[in-house]
Amino acid sequence: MRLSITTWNANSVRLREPPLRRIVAEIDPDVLCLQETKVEDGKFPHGLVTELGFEHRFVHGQKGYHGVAVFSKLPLANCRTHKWCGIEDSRHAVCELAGGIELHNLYIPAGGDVPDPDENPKFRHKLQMLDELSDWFADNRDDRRRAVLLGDLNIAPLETDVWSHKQLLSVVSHTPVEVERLGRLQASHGWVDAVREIIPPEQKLFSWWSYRNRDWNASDRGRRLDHIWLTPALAPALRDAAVKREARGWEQPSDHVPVTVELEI
DNA sequence: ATGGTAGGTATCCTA
Repeated sequence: MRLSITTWNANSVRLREPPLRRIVAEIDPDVLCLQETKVEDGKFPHGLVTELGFEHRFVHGQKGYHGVAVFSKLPLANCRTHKWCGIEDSRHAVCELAGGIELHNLYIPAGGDVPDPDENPKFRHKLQMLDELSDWFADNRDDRRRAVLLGDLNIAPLETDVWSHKQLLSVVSHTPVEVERLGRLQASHGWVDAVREIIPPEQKLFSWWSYRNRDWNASDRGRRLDHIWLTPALAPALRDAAVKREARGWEQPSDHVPVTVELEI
């Protein structure tokens, strides 16, 4: 069977009814994972999500900041959260999909402005969460595990994942120390970068454009911060991947656009 | 070198 999974940093789910409707109309994913829902669970817009055709869901939010959610047309099992760095942030939801596929929906800290863990606690937190995730996946490595790791990882690892490699080398999201730490996380379970399996690494590819740029499309100062990874046991199921660039120009846009993979399971 | 915009919460923090 065919299974499509989309990840999208919504930047406030309560303000994104128009783009959510368009994601369903134009992408129609079986599973839709959100980050930065920015709403506590008691105020989550469940009515809209039901109307959009997602009967099954798991939300893990908090007031004002962060928040992750999984919507699905297929049953979800064993949904749970993970706490990292000793902080009660809503940054990680885990669910099991049809056929025992494990889905990790992640929102890694942006990391503030100063790329120095000694000076900047937000950057320290970002690196620490990546390290703790790496240790967890290394300690629990299982070559039979069929899993998806996706979300806003807030790091653009490749030179072609940013509009200017040189100009972003000391900008948080593309510094060598973060790229190295993300590489460690990727190696911790042999994660395959599904999107770059389909779209060649030589090609520039972005999933985020700042709100601060006057004309996001013309200046095109983007970064690829949103990722979908597969374990080696699941990677052979990959059939397609796409980044919905035009969604950045829709009505009431998030600063991130949806990223989708198609699997044959 | 700087500031630009958006969102949430409550007058400033985060991205």
